[in-house]
Amino acid sequence: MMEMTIGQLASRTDTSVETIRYYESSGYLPAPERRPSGYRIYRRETLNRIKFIKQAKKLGFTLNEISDLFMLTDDPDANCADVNVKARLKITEIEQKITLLSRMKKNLKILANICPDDDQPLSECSIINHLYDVPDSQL
Amino acid sequence: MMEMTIGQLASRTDTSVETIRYYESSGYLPAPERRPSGYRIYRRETLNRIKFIKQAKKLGFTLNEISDLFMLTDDPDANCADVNVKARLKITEIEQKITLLSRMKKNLKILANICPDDDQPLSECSIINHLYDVPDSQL
DNA sequence: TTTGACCCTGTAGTTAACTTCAGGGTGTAC
DNA sequence: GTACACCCTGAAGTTAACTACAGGGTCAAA
Repeated sequence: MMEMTIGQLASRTDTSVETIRYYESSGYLPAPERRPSGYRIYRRETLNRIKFIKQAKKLGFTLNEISDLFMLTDDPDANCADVNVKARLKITEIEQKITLLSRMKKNLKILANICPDDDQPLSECSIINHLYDVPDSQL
Repeated sequence: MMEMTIGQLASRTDTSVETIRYYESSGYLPAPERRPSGYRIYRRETLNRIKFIKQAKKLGFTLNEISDLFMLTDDPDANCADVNVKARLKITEIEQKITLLSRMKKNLKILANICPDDDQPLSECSIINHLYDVPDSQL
């Protein structure tokens, strides 16, 4: 399938037609080509882009931040030094997220291990506060 | 500092007094003790909890999801088997987030390495599409 | 050639997560 | 004892990110 209608794109990315039009009108997706009838035509490129947006949103990035990521490659006036700096900043940010997620995972594992897989009431587990052991460092 | 007013708690967690009251009224924080005057009194426990909420939000969890995490340890009627199952589900979810973040990081590193730290215009870098190389797997 | 699924624009409504405001009480430093 | 920073409640307003119309055009199959 080389070209897609907005409905096909929506079902293949598990979004809605309205959301795709919203992304376009808000500048998060480029305006696509149109058929003579006015119907939008999309290619695989846009499909990948929407999948990326969905994933990044689940990782806590806002649409504006995601758009900044796209601008790294989209803007023909950008220069390489600029892209280099922004990419490295984003890498640092991602590393901090990974650190926090790893810590949450570690704490949840402690919780799951302490709390045996039986019908014992939680009050006898003495695990309160294991979950949110947060050092003073902030993200 | 053993006990804190809401203002002290707000500045130590880098949130606003209004946000803390909002969390309480929406059930994301337990109702604290009060002084005879009606002033709220908080202890370190709440400070940690708010820091955890802030971090988890940056990682893409909603307040409702965060609340589910707290309920793992808060609910005295929960049983261990239940906590065990929920904790393991959350661990899987976190592992998926880490995988996606690692992939984004990898792609950004490719971008930063291909794009040298000089004034070359981006159009000569031929890096378009490196960033959003998204396999078919969904989160 | 008509029918039903799909597309268009524009506008209004919704939800989560705050933020601001109005109107008033508290606490402590001078 | 009075300023002034801080606290209280309740309600209304805001922002991001959708979501749902209304009113109308398109397209492919029967």
